[in-house]
Amino acid sequence: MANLPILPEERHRLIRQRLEAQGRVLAVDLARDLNISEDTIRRDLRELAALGHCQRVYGGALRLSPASGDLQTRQRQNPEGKALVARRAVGLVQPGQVLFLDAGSTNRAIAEALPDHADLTVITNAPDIALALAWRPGFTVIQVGGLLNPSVGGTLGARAVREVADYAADLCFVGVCAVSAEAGLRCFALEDAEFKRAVIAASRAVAVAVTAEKVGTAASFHVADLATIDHLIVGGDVPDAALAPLLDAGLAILQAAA
Amino acid sequence: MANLPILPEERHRLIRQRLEAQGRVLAVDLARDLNISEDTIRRDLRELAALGHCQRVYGGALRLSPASGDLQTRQRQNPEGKALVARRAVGLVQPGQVLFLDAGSTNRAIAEALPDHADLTVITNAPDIALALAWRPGFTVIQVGGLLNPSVGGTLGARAVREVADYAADLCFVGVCAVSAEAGLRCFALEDAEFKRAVIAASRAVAVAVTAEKVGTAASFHVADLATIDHLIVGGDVPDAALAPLLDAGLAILQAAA
DNA sequence: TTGAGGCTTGCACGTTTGTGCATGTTTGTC
DNA sequence: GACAAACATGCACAAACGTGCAAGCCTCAA
Repeated sequence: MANLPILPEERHRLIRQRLEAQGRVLAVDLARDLNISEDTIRRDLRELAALGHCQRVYGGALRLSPASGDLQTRQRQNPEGKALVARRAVGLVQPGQVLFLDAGSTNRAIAEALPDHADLTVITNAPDIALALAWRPGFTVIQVGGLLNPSVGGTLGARAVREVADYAADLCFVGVCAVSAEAGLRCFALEDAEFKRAVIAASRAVAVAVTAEKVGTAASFHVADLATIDHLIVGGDVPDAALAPLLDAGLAILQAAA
Repeated sequence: MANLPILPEERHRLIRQRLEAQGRVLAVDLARDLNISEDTIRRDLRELAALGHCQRVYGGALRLSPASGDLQTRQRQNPEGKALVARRAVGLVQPGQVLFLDAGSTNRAIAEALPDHADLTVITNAPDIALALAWRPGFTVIQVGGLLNPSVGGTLGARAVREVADYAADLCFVGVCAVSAEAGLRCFALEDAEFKRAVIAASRAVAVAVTAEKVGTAASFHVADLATIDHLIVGGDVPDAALAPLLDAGLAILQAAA
């Protein structure tokens, strides 16, 4: 299968795809997978870096972070943890499904972990998630319109809520700022909470993915009770003590590998 | 079976078919399969690329737009020229106005050139423009929802058109792929043209900003006549000969510094 | 019928581009 | 400080390329 000729330009696109999807590429891997010498790969990476498409590093290349304020800083916090949770979360996704992806850095990680060529339709209120998926093979992307909230990184408000009601998803991933057995799902802004409720109402199944630091904490605004959730995905580094009350509440929990 | 003559037009259609089906074509393969010299194939591919039907690459050609890389690529092309045009264009903007910014790399440059703290409301169908402005001081950003078109880099289609009709802008910047006195404003995709028309209809004034390479050229789909435009901003490097027919058409033209 | 003019095509030529290998250097790690 | 991996660079070769030119074909008018 290997020996069909691959055009240089195709190779560049493929490398950029992989960069976008995985955040990084290794020269050795690319050389092996594309059946081409490492020299050529290195030349490619140098070129792509010169064009501003990636950051060249020793051993391969990294995706450059998209510039967007607040969200960007959150994106930088604990990316490995988010990637682990994300990998566990995408296990819930079936080919051909319609998904809803709420704004947020963990959901961004989930978007990146979604498989190509799975004929997925992704509805999202987050422009960065929409952009990240738009060009990937096998994705149909629907952007929810409305007023863009800079600190949340997605559209919110009456218009966005109304638009969400027009859609119906098989599964939604709702980003939350805090989860606890006592207070349920919570977030930091009223409009954000309203929007998430609309998303939940428009979805057949509800999944929530959170990293360890959010478990057992609270925030100002109530989004939904735990009973609403079908799947809770948590980081592998959540202590059993923090998990116990959630298990007691009758929740099925998927825990990412530590 | 080979020796019946194939008309050039037939050949072009066949190449485009193959491009559509497989995403790419190799010059050698086409030459062998069509029993014709590689020279002729290369000429064909050059022609098709000039008409915007494919991207010519070393070794063959690729289908356009499977990657948003396209947008990113366009972003990298002639950024200085775009910045100059953009700086001239923002001179049209008054504090407190509601602007519409269409998707496109030149409009992205305009977004970046807009002044902070000017209490501007920007409506856009392009997630990247929305993200770029969202966190900046003095901006209210409204994202137009709908199906995200990866090659255009913005939402298009019936939903987007309907949403645009809900808004009213003081001024819109419409991105076009080609401008000429004979053919008016044109672009490469039908849905894109429809959307731009909706934007124009929802705006009190219409501005079009283009870099030099687009002046005097044509593209497949008609957007609007020149008479629709209130302001045309062009690069400083447009030759007078190319500008003359537009001036003859009675258009007021703002030319960026060379 | 004939010949001029336009168009397409294939060939020959020199040029450019992509690739792998060999070389010596830099970088990261133990 | 020692070692291997990753690297940049120069070189050679083949493939792909653009261009000019001439042959073949068609149309149209004389």
